[in-house]
Amino acid sequence: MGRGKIEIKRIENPTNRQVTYSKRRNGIFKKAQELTVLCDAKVSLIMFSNTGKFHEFISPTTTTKTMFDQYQNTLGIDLWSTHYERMQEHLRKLREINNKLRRDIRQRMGEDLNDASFDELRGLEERMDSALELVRERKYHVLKTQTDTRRKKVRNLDERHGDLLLEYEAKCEDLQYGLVDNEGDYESTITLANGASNLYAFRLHHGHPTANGGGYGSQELRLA
Amino acid sequence: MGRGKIEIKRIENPTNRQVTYSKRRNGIFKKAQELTVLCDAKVSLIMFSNTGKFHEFISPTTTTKTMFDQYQNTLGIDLWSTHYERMQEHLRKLREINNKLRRDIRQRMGEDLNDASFDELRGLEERMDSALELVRERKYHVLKTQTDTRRKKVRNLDERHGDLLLEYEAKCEDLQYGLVDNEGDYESTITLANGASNLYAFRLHHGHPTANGGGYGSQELRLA
DNA sequence: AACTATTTATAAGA
DNA sequence: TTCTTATAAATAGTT
Repeated sequence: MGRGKIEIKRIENPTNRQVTYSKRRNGIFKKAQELTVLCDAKVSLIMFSNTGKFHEFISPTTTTKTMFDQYQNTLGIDLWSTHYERMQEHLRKLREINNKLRRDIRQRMGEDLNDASFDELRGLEERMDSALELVRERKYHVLKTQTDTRRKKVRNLDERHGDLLLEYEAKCEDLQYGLVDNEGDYESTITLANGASNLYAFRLHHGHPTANGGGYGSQELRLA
Repeated sequence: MGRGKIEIKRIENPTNRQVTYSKRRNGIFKKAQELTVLCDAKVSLIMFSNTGKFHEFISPTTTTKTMFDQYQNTLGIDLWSTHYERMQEHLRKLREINNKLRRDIRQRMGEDLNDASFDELRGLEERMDSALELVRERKYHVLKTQTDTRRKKVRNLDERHGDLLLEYEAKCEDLQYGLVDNEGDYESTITLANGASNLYAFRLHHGHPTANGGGYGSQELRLA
């Protein structure tokens, strides 16, 4: 149907082929549309050109998915069965493992023991006993580690506080007797002096004032 | 294209509709075939008539499944995603539960405790301890039940044997002195006599012969 | 299912 | 691409 009859074989000229594809594609889509309306049919038409371009027609009364579900029902096959079956099998196995794990846990919780024989119970008891021992060991280990760590931390803090206190007391005495050999700037001197008086306030608050007026001995610091 | 132009609307006459469906369906299939060859395209054409009859055309260079996979790739969608996603979600949850159960079990086996805090360990120890107590109780219960059952069985057997023995001994004595008041048939008398002698053989083998010749006292039967 | 008058699709050209 | 148009193909109504 055209200016000349054509043989039905691959059109070698790419442009020509593309034009023909476009025209005939529209033709088929129109026919599909007409069939849908005239005969109340459902049509799914999916096409890919040789250049990979995609076009589809689907009857307005249905969807592509519906058509495909019907297609599979009709042929009595499931194109995705392999996929599905694998998933189903996976699910089944997971459930099974799950149930075994649950039963194991329940037994280890002292439940679900009615079906267990004496020997099974004895084995379970043994296993739980040695496991309990492991947990206890671990607990004591953690406890010991924690205690050691805290002890060290406290000791370190204690020492650092002691050192700082001695240092500041030394500076305070120097300041009091005007003997400070300050090579820094004014700001830092102020800061140092403030730091010292802050420390003094702290001591007054927490410690015990000494009898010896402005002079501080290198006595031990006791935290409240 | 016909004797008269037709309006594109549903054909109400069912016969007419069916005929038109048949003719036009062939027309579309032919067009699809030609397009496939002329333009080197891939075509999937699925149709259901309003009576539910199924027909399909698929380009020989491909398969319906391939077409559908490509269709889904092209649209970047997965028509079965709902289905799949539900399964995937299910799988994911099962795996998660599974892992939690495994971890729980491992901890109850005394493994995998490195990340557990002291409090967690203490809780775990407590739970394991009380569970172990339950297992022990159950074990002792089973043991006691078994023992009781066996003891009862033995006692029953013992008693039944003693009764049987006494009974048979009485019959034997009656037979020996011709005092049996046998109202049954000959066979049963023979059987009784044989039974008695069998029992006697058994007693000779397992028990202790008495001094008193053919007469048996009502002494206790002791099993070997 | 076959026929055929007519409509429709489209090949080639613009 | 799209339009045009001569001609091939499809098909509606009929047999």
